[in-house]
Amino acid sequence: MDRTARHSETRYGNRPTMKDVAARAGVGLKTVSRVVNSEPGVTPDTERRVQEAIDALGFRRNDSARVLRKGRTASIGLVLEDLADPFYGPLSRAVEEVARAHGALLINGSSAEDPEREQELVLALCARRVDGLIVIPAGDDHRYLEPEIKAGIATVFVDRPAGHVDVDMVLSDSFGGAREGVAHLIAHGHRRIGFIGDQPRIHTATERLRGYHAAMRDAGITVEDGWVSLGSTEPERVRAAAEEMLGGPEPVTALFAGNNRVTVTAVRVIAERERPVALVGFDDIELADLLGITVISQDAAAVGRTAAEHLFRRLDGAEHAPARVELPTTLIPRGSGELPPA
Amino acid sequence: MDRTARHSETRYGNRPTMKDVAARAGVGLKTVSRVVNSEPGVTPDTERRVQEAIDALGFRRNDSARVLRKGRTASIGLVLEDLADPFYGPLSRAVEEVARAHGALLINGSSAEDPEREQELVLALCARRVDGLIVIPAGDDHRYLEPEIKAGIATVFVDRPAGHVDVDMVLSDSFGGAREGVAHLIAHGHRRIGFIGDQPRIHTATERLRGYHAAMRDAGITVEDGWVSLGSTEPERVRAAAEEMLGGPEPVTALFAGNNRVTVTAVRVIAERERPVALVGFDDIELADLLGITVISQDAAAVGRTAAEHLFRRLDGAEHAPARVELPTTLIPRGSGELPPA
DNA sequence: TAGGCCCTGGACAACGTTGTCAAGAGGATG
DNA sequence: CATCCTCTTGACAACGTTGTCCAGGGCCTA
Repeated sequence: MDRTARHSETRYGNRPTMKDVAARAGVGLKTVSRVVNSEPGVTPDTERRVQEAIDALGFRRNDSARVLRKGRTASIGLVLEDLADPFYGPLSRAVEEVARAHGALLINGSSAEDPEREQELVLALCARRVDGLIVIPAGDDHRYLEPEIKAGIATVFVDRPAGHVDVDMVLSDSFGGAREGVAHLIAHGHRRIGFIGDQPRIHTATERLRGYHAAMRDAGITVEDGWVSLGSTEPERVRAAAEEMLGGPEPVTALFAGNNRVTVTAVRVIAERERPVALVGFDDIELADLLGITVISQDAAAVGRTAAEHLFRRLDGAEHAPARVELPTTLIPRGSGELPPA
Repeated sequence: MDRTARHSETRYGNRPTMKDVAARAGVGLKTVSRVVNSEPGVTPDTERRVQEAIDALGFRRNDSARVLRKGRTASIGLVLEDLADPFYGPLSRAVEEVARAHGALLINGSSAEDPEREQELVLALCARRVDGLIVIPAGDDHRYLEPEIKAGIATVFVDRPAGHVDVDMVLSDSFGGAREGVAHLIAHGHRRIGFIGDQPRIHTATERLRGYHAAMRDAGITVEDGWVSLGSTEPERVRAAAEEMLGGPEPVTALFAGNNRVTVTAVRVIAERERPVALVGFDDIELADLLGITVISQDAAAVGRTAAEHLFRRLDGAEHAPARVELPTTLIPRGSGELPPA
């Protein structure tokens, strides 16, 4: 490296530092720091001189150095499954809004439902020393977080519970929501009801399935083989599952879709059929009102906001035992769930 | 502060450092650094001892310190309008994916279409010394970025051009797309066509309006007062605008919607009407296929990917003059745009 | 066996900021 | 006029890491 250029103000890629500003303003380093941080104890005249130097040089405080010194980064990490999913967009935005209110920035990462990638992301965020972490887990074992939590990184799990660590959680009532949705179909006369959900590895998927079974049991209905399908939410698989349930000599007369992506595909399959098929989906979808799709709605923004507020309460010093919050869901009848059996 | 506890390994909130690891492993500080960074020149035996100490202490490298020393943060910033908007989710995800491939994390922030907030966010990201910046601008004057760009923060503007600074840009062909969409309606017999768009302050809004005017002019149609409405995309305003155009003695027979949110509201308004109204919307929407909505589609993921790739090419040292890329749009006919005039 | 080389490992400074502390100026008070 | 106090200012260390440079030991060669 060219050592003679070390402190040059003009070298490309070498930003001016407080030292440069101090030299130019003819004051001490600490005085510049005081001006930059609006600390008291600086004469208006000195402040003006420093400010002029700052503007002239285009100085911008280096937060990396600040973070190193202060220990807090004023940033939080959010690890979710897929930022492109319409459920996570609003959630993420809600988290960001709360963070902003607390003067923090948000670093996002998508795990793509891959436990390894989740861990990789989370640890990268910890290495950055984010102040807090909101995680929508892909994996089911989070012991790797123990040293981080012990070291003081506040953590909140969202949408799905954490595995083998004791942390705050904010969940939706998947069980209750699914149970209500299936009971709704039963109340409209259905007895042969199919359930198409996400991979059984995912907590919400099994909770919703549990809700389905509970509603069927409540109504004294025996669930037949072939009425339940868990697996990826790829359109092809969902389509195959739906078509199988709707075909054959004794087809189901209604479908319960385990999440927004399943619902979308189910709507497409049903649209192609002549015989009407009732449908209730978990998660609301844009334009579902126009298509008359009955859904169990969960408020993604509320989930995100709640989680972020918990997180910042922790960061502000709350010390109570880890809490588990469960947010309610709402049934929104729009027609597809009120169709009688064909 | 309790100075005696300064270097304790167990103090809450005080993470072990390389120094602690070195002490425990009985090696020098730099040796730990070498192991952590997989640098050569460490005997397998020494490496094992260090690794054990790392695991035992739960050590995690402090990237803040690393960044300070190395000068690169391995993170990029993305400032967009609203993460909850279905157009920006996929865009953001695409950016993230490219960043990941380059080993960088993504910090995003929503400007909420507020120029001041945009600037605040951008400067906060610069203070963090992100390596690069992708901005979907809300404002139209970006001279505040000059010192940052001169200091070497690579910057790419997306979706809308930058004001008064010379940087890379990745845009969609708003003008051409709108022109094509309106021409499509004209080709299906419409002459009285309404345009409902976003605030004229926003570049894409005026470009699309320009496309509308061009198509009308090409067809020799004089645009009447009251056929054009620019303003916020709030449902109430859009609804009022649409109802006004569709009411009265000489209503329009077709609508062109300037973006996804306008389209959604327009679909709702039209659904309430008896007389069919043709519609073409800018931006694709989930389930638009089922509703038969004809759209001008732009590939949000491609926009994000292209921008991020440009950015990293810059970071890898590309020095050519700032480029302006314009991505094409696609007309997807689905029914609503092919309705004849009522 | 001396001389040279390579390999491993460690001491030290530096990155840019902030907290601590002390010095000096200037005014008020006895 | 001496003393004390307040207010402004700056020198210095520290945050945890990495780059530079040097030392010491082992090995090879002449």
